[in-house]
Amino acid sequence: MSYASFASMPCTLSRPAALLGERWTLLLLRQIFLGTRRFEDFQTTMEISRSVLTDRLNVLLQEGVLKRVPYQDDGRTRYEYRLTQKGKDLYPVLMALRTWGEKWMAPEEEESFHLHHRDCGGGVRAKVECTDCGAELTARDVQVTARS
Amino acid sequence: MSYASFASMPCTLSRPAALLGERWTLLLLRQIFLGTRRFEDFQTTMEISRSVLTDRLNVLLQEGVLKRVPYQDDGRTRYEYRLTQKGKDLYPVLMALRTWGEKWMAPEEEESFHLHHRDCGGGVRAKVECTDCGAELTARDVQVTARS
DNA sequence: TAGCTGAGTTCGAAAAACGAACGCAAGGGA
DNA sequence: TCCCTTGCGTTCGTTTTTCGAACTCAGCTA
Repeated sequence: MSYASFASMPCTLSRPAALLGERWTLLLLRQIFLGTRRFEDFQTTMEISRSVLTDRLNVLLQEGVLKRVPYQDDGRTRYEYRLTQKGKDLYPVLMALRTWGEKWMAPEEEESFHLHHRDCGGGVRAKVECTDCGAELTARDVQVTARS
Repeated sequence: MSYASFASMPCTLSRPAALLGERWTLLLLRQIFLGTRRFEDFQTTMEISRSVLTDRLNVLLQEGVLKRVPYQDDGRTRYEYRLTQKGKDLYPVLMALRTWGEKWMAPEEEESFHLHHRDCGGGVRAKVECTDCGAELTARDVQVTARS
């Protein structure tokens, strides 16, 4: 009656934080954004236990972050896991993590992959901005107002 | 020998994802960004068990996300938990979660707090952009290249 | 001296995660 | 036909985490 309550709180930050804050979920999303789609591939590349993998995939399905899409395997129909639009919209969350990781967790030039803008070849980074004036914002630029 | 290995992988996404992907950690950071600083306050407002709270705070201390800062309480010196610069730089991660939550998890106008730019009063949102041309990017605009 | 408070620590019970084995449906080869 | 393989789970006994109530401890305060 405590962790679960954050998942149903009327707060647009606590609900996503509770969902993605379950063990393995962020790492699973990373793997999905890197292109993994099938149960067996998640299991072998991540070394996650099969029962937990089943559970996490089901939660993401229920939440509408993933969907099951049929594919052909030697003539048989099987299903793979793909991002819905809701899932794809999590991209900024992953990129924010990576932007932070690049700044604070990269002892040297170690990255297992590079990201760049297809059109111009530039780098990729997450930022927070004002929807009105477009300024880049940090925590101190933002006023928090409790709601009645 | 599996979840922990992501925390030491040479990947600037998996390391932050493993760190913040532990249960309670994202919710704890949310609470910190909302202004909570003291053990007792975390414990009562979040209803987290005291032993897990101790553990999570210690991990964030070790990682340099939080620091202990002395304060006076009835003449005695106590310590509270505050964000370091590394911790403050997690703001975009939280804002990306919230931006997503606003779009996909808000049935009606329910938010427990409002955020706005101090200077102009505008809204706040996270986005991903190209460091060269400044274009806003989605997953499909970004090329992933494995490193040798 | 006794009580209170903030900040943990301890410990037995409950829940979650682990991992190896099992199930199962469909295709392929002998 | 029978058996093997594959992909995708499910089961189940063991280990790890989490829970939560009680305990500790230091330093005020009455």
